Amino acid sequence: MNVDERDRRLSDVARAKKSAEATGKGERTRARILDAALALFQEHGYEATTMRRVAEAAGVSLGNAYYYFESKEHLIQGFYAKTHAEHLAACEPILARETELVERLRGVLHAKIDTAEPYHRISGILFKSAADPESPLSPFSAASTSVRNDAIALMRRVVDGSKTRVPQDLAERLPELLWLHEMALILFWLHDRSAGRARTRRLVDRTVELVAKLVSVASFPLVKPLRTSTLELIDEIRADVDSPNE
Amino acid sequence: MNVDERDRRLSDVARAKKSAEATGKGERTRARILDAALALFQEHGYEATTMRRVAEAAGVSLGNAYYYFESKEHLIQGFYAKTHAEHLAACEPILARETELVERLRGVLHAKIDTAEPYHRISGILFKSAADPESPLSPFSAASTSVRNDAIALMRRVVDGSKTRVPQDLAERLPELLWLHEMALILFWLHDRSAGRARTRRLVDRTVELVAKLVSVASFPLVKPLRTSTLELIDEIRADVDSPNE
DNA sequence: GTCTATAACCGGATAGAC
DNA sequence: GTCTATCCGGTTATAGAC
Repeated sequence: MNVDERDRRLSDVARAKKSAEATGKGERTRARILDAALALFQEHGYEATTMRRVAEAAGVSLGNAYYYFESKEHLIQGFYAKTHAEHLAACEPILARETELVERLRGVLHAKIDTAEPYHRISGILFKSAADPESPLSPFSAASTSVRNDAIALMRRVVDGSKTRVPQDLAERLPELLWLHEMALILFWLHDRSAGRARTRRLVDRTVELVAKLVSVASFPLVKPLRTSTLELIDEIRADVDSPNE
Repeated sequence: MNVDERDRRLSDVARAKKSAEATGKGERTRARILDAALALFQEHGYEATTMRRVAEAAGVSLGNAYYYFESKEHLIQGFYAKTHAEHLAACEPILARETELVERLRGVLHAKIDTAEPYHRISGILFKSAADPESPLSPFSAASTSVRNDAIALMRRVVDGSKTRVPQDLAERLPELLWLHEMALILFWLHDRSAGRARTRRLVDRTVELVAKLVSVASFPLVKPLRTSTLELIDEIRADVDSPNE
């Protein structure tokens, strides 16, 4: 498979969004397979769902399923788009209502927990590849750039739309930091078996508070050197994500 | 397979350490399989190494390999023990020599990068399961408790053996924090393709410096509330790791 | 009861005909 | 774009040897 073809098949958020109303024949078949897969994953889990079963449920042959999706893992890509879209929708009223940074961030993160709940079971698989630099599914990989940027863009809205005063140099990097914070929370959430994900929610509240305090402390002239080195650190990490081969 | 049997096979660091000088017949066979596997993983990568090939290289049948190792993944457990032992050995002179917290930490982390280098390629697999709560291979899982505790114990030596003054309540939790810091660095290292892992080394230097500054800032009475909530946060996370089912 | 081997099974992935 | 037939490799069942 060449690169163009792979690009066409992967990670196209816009395409995934309108899968329901797709018109072309191929598009429809593709959507049928994806929907069948997501439903089966949710019901029986990822491992227990076989490609043969997915194909059967979608009313296509096994080989045909592989014509549309490079591998079983690639079926998962559909999730990124789906869950992010749902999260985004849930965030709109919060972002419209709240004006303080803390409350905006808190609301957005709790909304994440709410909307991700139905996918808790299979999300482990999603992040399984987080550490694998080879995997196109890793949230840190080049293949996931668009999804990652969408998530960071949401955090930028959280910051930019708030009335809370944030030093400019920090405000620029804050969205990326908050995205990292969100990734860490998701990792915690994956392991969280408490009722209603109470533990993750508590952790969200505490860390959000901490973020707020750190942001306000960062304005003190006394901690200028600390702040500077922190910001340089972020630039370092960003450089790595953007061009991992140097 | 019952639980006892699984325990016998898994995660026994002491057993793995003396595999070289094992006496029993079974032990020797076990060691032969593990050594063959690790060598093949290093040479050809994890995916490309088949269980059939491992068995062949070890001079046993396929079924026999499965008698000793529950699954292909479980062969990886050998790594945790092996790499930690090597890291520990490399740390001894550093811990004997350095007295400042910063230098001790810096040395220990650079030693990690040095000793882990031969395993860079296959380490992705190791951490692939980090996010999977089901996987016994996850460094956060109950099955990895002993390995995790070994790593935290090393960080405790870093802290306790230093002359740097650290407030007591912080000193207690610092080892766990430093272990988390190490995990994050390893995640970065996995994606690092720079020559000599220069980027990870730079990141180590910068973050270590940051840690030092944060520790010293933490002593100021002005940031007492910030420190308190941070420490409570750590207790929260610790509770989750220790008893994930409540 | 400890160890070893052979023969299957199952499911992800691919080749190639239509 | 869709199918059938097949490969390949992780895993398991099971029978026997020490």
